Parts: sequence; structure tokens; C-alpha cells
Amino acid sequence: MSGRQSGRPTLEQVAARAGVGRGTVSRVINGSPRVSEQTRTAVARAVAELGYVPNQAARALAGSRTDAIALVIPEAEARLFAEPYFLDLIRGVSAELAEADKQLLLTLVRSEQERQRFEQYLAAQRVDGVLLASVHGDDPLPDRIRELGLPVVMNGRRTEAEPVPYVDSDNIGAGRAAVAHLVGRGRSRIATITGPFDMYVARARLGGYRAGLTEAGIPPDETLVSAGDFTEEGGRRAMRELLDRRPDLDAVFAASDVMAAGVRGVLREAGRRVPEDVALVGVDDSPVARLMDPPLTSVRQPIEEMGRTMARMLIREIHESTEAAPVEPRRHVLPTELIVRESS
Amino acid sequence: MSGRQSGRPTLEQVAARAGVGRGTVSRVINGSPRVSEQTRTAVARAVAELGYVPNQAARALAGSRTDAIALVIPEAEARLFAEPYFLDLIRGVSAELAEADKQLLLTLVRSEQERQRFEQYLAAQRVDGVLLASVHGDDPLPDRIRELGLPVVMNGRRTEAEPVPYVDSDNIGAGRAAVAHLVGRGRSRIATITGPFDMYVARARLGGYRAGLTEAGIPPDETLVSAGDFTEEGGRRAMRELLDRRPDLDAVFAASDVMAAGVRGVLREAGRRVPEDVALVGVDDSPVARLMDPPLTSVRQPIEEMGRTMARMLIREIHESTEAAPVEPRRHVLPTELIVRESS
DNA sequence: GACTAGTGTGGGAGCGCTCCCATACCTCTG
DNA sequence: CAGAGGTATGGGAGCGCTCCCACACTAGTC
Repeated sequence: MSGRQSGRPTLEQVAARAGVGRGTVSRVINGSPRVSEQTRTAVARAVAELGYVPNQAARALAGSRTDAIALVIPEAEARLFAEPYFLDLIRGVSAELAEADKQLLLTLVRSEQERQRFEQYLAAQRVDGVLLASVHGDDPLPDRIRELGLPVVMNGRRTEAEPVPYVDSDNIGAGRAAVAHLVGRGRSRIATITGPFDMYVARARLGGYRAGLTEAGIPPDETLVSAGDFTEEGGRRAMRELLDRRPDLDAVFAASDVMAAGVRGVLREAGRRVPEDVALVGVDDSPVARLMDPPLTSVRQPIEEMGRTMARMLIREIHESTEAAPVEPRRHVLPTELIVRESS
Repeated sequence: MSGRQSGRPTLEQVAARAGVGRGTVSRVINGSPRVSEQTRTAVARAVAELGYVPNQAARALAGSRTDAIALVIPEAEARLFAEPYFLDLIRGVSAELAEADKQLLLTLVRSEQERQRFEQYLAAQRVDGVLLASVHGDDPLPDRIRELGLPVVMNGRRTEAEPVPYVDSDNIGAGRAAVAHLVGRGRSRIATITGPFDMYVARARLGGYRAGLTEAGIPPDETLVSAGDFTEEGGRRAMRELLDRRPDLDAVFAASDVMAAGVRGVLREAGRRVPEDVALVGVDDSPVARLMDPPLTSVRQPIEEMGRTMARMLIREIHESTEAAPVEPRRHVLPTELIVRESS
């Protein structure tokens, strides 16, 4: 009737051709050791001759696992982040999943309605686990998914004490490294432009900034801190405030490259040279940083590596959830790296 | 035994609770009109009370459709394109699929080996159709997929006469608009830096450039054409050649923003001012364009809209392939738009 | 008042696997 | 040489749906 998959061979047919039973073919396909070498070869030949590929739906139904995982990206955040962020993350996740022979289901969540629909998908048992990119401080999704009994790994965390397994980069170290570098360049009136405080990443980078100052023997000064929102326009706004309040500043640590681009524009308009008058450091090491004039010193995060680590962790969680082994929540914090360019 | 999905209700249980048969519940779930209003309400209540969600694997097995489609992105290309390209494309595809209640399987193909594995996935009937991003001139994948009997829609085309359904932007129009704009600015010695000629998109933009010149009454001159490869470094190299060959040029149309960034660097080193000495136009309208100094005039492609269109087309193809209606290959070419900034 | 057409509904028969129990055979013990 | 303890194998019983045939029951026809 449907024509399309009419000719596709089944396990049964492979079994018949190899002169063995269904169970045996299944064992060979799934790499069970309980098969004689001779039988294995015979089955392998039949599989090759017929071009057999196991039907995924049947496998999922009988075995209650899908060999697929979902990666959820909240649309709102997708626009905030330095653009290649999510693509790099996807790249890492995808590479690791390919090695494990698992599929990646990508879900962009645009609205509350879509979030609910996504929960339906999860309930329909389409995936074995979930990867969450960029969660806000009060995001209920991670907990909801766990209630459904699905393993989850997040990128970043919601709070200092995050109960859900996650992979994060060392954002405190990022702030600290930036400040140490600026101090090393002889700067002492170092300002910072932060992200929104409902995101842990923003608080962490600010914390690192303060720690860096303290370590250098410079007392942190709140008049040198201005809140941005990770957008270029937010960076501009925060920089103007800063310039009003502290015209004597000699360096700025912007918590993202995109904000640093805004800062750079304001400095140009104000007639301040970079780096001579004001040194500038961003975070992300995005393509934007390389193309800025002058090229921007920036703290690099190992985004692709974070993706890989997340996928690895999730796969392990999936394994262990089957074995019902109770495991303490895992966390990984990957190191960041300062990339020095001409802006500092 | 497995614990995780122990409590998940089945069709059968919903039927029992609603006091109807399995078939009736299935009809309600699938929106068949052959159900009385009264029964429909009763079933709907049972569904709500039990929190029933149909098991996707069972559906796929029984109904031989997955409600999922694959989006394939060749890794090599992913690095070439102006970064947000694929994310925008994904955004469009995802939005359209969400409306149709379909899932998106994302596949990054890194190697020949992975391409083969991907074909296995298709054979395993995991998806109802395939979206292909960025195919090279000699890519066999589109045809292979059609041989498997799966509907395909590509982003871009391989040749002028592409047999596979596709969505493309008007690349010829892009080149033409860029040249017309430069001519309008009083330029007459307009050079171009192209993409690699094995990509149709590169040939089309070059064709548009030539058409634009001809329309303006300027005879195209091959010494003003230099081949790039869509990378920044390629743009630099091509620009140096051009400057050697035709130091008198007064404008450059670069076939991508990334190459334009390379061009801009070379011009700065050569002491040429933009736009006073040399006007510059790129393609993509990427974030890079906005942040360049001066901001880059660029031809915008409706990337997200292309994604949406692709998804819509594929969904229609899937429908029609079920109905076995023979359809002529479809194609959509979406208009581009010149965004004028200070570089020209 | 028997006949035809609808409607709504129930439930059997699969879809193509995995799981696991039963069986056959083989090897080693005492 | 009976019994125990492997190892390899076959195949039944499901997994939770969709498809479709069969059966009511209703309403309209001559």
C-alpha cells in the first residue's frame, strides 16, 4: 500500500536467510557475546546481503529506549548570546552523540506554550534524556523533567548550589583573570559591566572581578560597577553611566564581547582611545572580538568542549538510571583562557 | 521492572476509564470526525484525568510515520558561513515545525563515515523527510535520499537546473543590487571577490555582478574579478591580488561579509580609506557587518524565512508522497535586500 | 414493514523488535 | 555413567499503537 518502505527487510527475514532464529539475529545486532563466531558471521552476511537496518520504532517500543536525546535552547537566550555560542555547543554535543550512535533532537523554546508542548514530547518518551542550554535563575524546567524521571544535564547553573547535574565554565576564574591582566598592564581604576543578575553567570563573573581586585590589593569600588544585560545597547548604556560617574576610569571588564562592542562605540564617541586611555576586556572570544578595532582581548570559554562534556555526562546518567544506581549530582567546571589582543 | 515509565497510562486504560473501546479513543486522539460529540467529551476527560500522552514509538511502528524530520548541516560548510546563518535557518525551520507539531532532528555531518551512518538512520525510518542545508555542486546526498523514497528539500541548489526541490535566495539579484548601488554612488571601477566556483551561490552572485555592470552600461572586466573562498583569509588574499592588478579600483563587491572583513583589513594596511577611496559592499548582513568600522553595506538574505519555507515545503511533500500524487519539483527563490551603511 | 444507507463503535490483527524462558547440546565432575 | 553446570539457540509473549472489518443502531426509502 504505502510503497515507500515496502521492500525493507525485517529481522525475521534476516533470520530465515541466515538459517537461524530471530533471537539469534537480535543478539548479533546488539553485540551480545552469547553467540558462536560461526553463527555471527553467517548472520552478518545475511544482514549485508539484504541491506538490513533495524527499525527504530520497533526497537524503541520493545526496548523502551530511543537512542535519542533532546537539546533544549530557550529562544530568548539564543538571541542574547554571542552568536556562535549555540552552534559551538551543538557541535560538541553532536560530535559526542555521533560517537555513541545517538540522535540529537533540537528544540527551540519560544513561549510558555511551546514549553508545555515540549513536556508532552518528553512524556511521549521520544528521548532518553535532556540537555538544557542556558537556564535562568528561576527556570522550573529542569525540575519538571526530573519529575518525569528523565536524566538531565544543564549548561550553566541556576544558583551557586545547583542540585541538577551541570557543566559550566569557570566564570569566576574568567573575571579574576581579566582583572589580573589589567592590573598587570598598570591599570587600577578598573570598571566592570555585568550581565543581568538573575543569571548566575553574571554574578559569577562579577564575583571573579571583585576577587581579582582584592587579590591585587585594590579595594572593590561599587561606583565602578554598572549593570548591563548582555546586549550591545545595554553595554552602551552602562558605559555612559560609568563615564558620567567615574570619568577617571582606565579600564573596563565587560562580561561579554557583545557588550564590549557597545562599550567600544561609546569610548570612541567620548574621544577615549583604546587601549591608551581605557583598556578593554570582554568575555566569549567571539568572532566579533577578532574583528573589532582594535581587536579585543577576551576570555575564551571552551564551548564545544562543554557540549561534549554535557553529552558524555548525560549518556552516563542514562546508563545509570537504567541500573537504578543512586548517584550524587555531578558537576563539571571547565577552565577559561585569556586571549590577549590589542585592546588591553 | 523498569520503574521509569511504570505509571504511564496506555490507550487501553483510557478506553477503560471512558467506558469505550480502543478504536474510539484512537479516533478521538487523532481527531477523526467519526465520533459523536458526547463520546469525544468523555474520552477527552479520561485523557485529562489520566494525563495520557500517546507513546510515540508505538505510533511510529503501527502507523509508519514518525512526525520528525531531519535537518542536515555539513560541518565543513558550517564553519564557512557567516556564523548566525545556520542558527537563523534552524530558527525558521523550528518555528514552522512547531506549528505542525513535528520534531527536528539535527545532524551535523563531519565526515564521509558520518554521512554513511546518516543514511543508515534514514533507512531505519527515523524521520519522514529531510532538509539539507548548503550542498556542494557534486553532493550525491540529495539523490541518495530520494532513492530511499524520502522527501527532500534543500537550502540552495547545486546547479542552475536543480532537479531536487529547493529554497534559495535571489543571489543574482544580490549581485545586481550591490553593483547598481555602487554605480549610483558614482563608482565605475567596481571589483568583485567571489566564492568558490563549485558552489552555485558563488556563480550566481558573480553573474549578478556582471549583469549589474552590463545594465549600467559598464563592460565587465575580468581583471576586476578575483576568486575567494568565503573565508576572511581568502578575502585578504584576493584583495591583495586585486590591488596589485588594478590599483585604480574604486569599489569592491565581496560575496560575503566575512570576506569583506578581510578586504577591509587589507585596504586599511594599504592606506585606502573606506568609503572615500574604495566603497565596499558585502553579503549576509551578519552582525559582523554592523560592527565593522565603518559599518558595512550588505545584502541581506531572509535566512529565517528560508528555513520556514523549507519546512513548509517538506511538510507538503510528505503529505503528497503519502497520497502518491506525482508533483513537479518545487522551487522557491526569496528576494534579498540591500542594507546601506557607511562603507559605501 | 422489509430494504438500503448511512453513522458510531468495538476489537482483532498486525507493525518489528526485545526479553526471557525453555530446550538442546556439550563438558566437566565424582 | 549419572548428574551438575555451563553455552548456544529457538521462539512465545509482549511493547502500545493504527488500521480496518464487522457489527450495532438509526433514519430514510418504496
